[in-house]
Amino acid sequence: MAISIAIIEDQDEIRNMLTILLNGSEGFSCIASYSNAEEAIAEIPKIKPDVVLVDIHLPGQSGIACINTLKPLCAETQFMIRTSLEDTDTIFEALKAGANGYIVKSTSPSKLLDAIVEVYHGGSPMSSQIARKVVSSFQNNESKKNKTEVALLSKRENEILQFLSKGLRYKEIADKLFLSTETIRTHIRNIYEKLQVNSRTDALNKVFGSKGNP
Amino acid sequence: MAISIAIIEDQDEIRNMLTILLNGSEGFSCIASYSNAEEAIAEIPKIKPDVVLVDIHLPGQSGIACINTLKPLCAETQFMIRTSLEDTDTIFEALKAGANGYIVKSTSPSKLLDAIVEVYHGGSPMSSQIARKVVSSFQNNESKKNKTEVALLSKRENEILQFLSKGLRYKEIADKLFLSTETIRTHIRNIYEKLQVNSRTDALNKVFGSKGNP
DNA sequence: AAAGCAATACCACGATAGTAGTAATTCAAT
DNA sequence: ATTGAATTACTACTATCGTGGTATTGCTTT
Repeated sequence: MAISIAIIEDQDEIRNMLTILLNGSEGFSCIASYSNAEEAIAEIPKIKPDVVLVDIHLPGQSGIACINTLKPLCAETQFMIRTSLEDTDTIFEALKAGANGYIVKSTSPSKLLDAIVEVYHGGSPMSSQIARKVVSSFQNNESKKNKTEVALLSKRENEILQFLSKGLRYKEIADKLFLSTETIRTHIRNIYEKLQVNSRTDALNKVFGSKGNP
Repeated sequence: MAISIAIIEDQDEIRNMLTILLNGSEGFSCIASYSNAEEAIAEIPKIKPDVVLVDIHLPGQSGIACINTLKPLCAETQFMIRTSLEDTDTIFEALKAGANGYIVKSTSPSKLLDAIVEVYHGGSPMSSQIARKVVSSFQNNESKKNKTEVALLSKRENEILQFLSKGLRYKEIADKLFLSTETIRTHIRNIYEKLQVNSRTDALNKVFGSKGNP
């Protein structure tokens, strides 16, 4: 089966060129094309193409906003951003919004087809520069276990902090660790003192980054 | 200035080959090589090479553990994993640990040099398959604002939830919103009911993902 | 017009959490 | 050998939270 593709692109010429390219290539089938995000949002959830090529700059709603809306509606569909230059921040935003990969517009037709196959098969084609941005962002999230703070705490204290983060009550923590509730109290008092806070939520926000507020 | 490189690789032959390749190529300089992680951990922080090539499978400590220790000590240094096959999970772990890119061992010398230049210049060379894993993981972190749950809550309730996540007391929230503490109480009771929880921490863990526990 | 929800507000009770002071034991470091 | 931190544990008091019941107002939706 050919890979079914939809195009969102405001410039008529380019849209037509892409359509012709795709339909003229074996294994590819362009099943729809739209000149704006609104139209695409209305139609794409019904036809669920395998891959959608999205121009990042669209007249009304941007390509990013468009993906943001569409991706939750068609989880199976792969969205590939088309961008003019290597605008890392914009591409990064698009990936956050749910895009699965991107290509620069100047990419040769054969490489474009390659990239479509790649996203279709579960890859995320991107330059190593963008990759670095993504990796860094994700490394930050992983290691936001504020090492300075955590280092202050003893083994036991860290252990208890873990349970605190799960929302357990003192009694429950005590039972898990076969300790007296009063001991847990003492540990938590010490934890709070070391972290310079005075509530569970403050402690968690201090050690693991804030949740709701970046 | 040539890019200074250190190698961590347990097989003598390969280590020597790499050293020769690097020193024989213009713009590259292999300034150190180690056959195990422990030795590398002791020395690399002192010499701070531009790039370190790390074999993922090492006799004692693994390459991943090694990067985990070293990366915080030399933030400027770029770590590049060398792996035999496209073992996505392992590579993924390595990236979490702080690696900046990877290459498969079968890569041709010229491409290896290219990749080194790429990491050195702030890229993260990786296949599109790995890129996808990284992107997905990071998309999860971004959108873990459990939309199903949040949608249940009214505007006011979400607002209050934000303050809850900051660790404010009922009284403090009330003051911020110019409402009675009792009103906050009521809202929070409703929030808890909608989320099917019965404590602040549980509510936060439900809506924003759990922090300390993946 | 009635039903329903969102938003506001109060009272009262019991549970949980946070604060303060104190102390014994153990283990590591000086 | 002594100091110091970690771990354990207790008592007592206060503050904050969680829960239940109830009520008014205003806006939608039927």
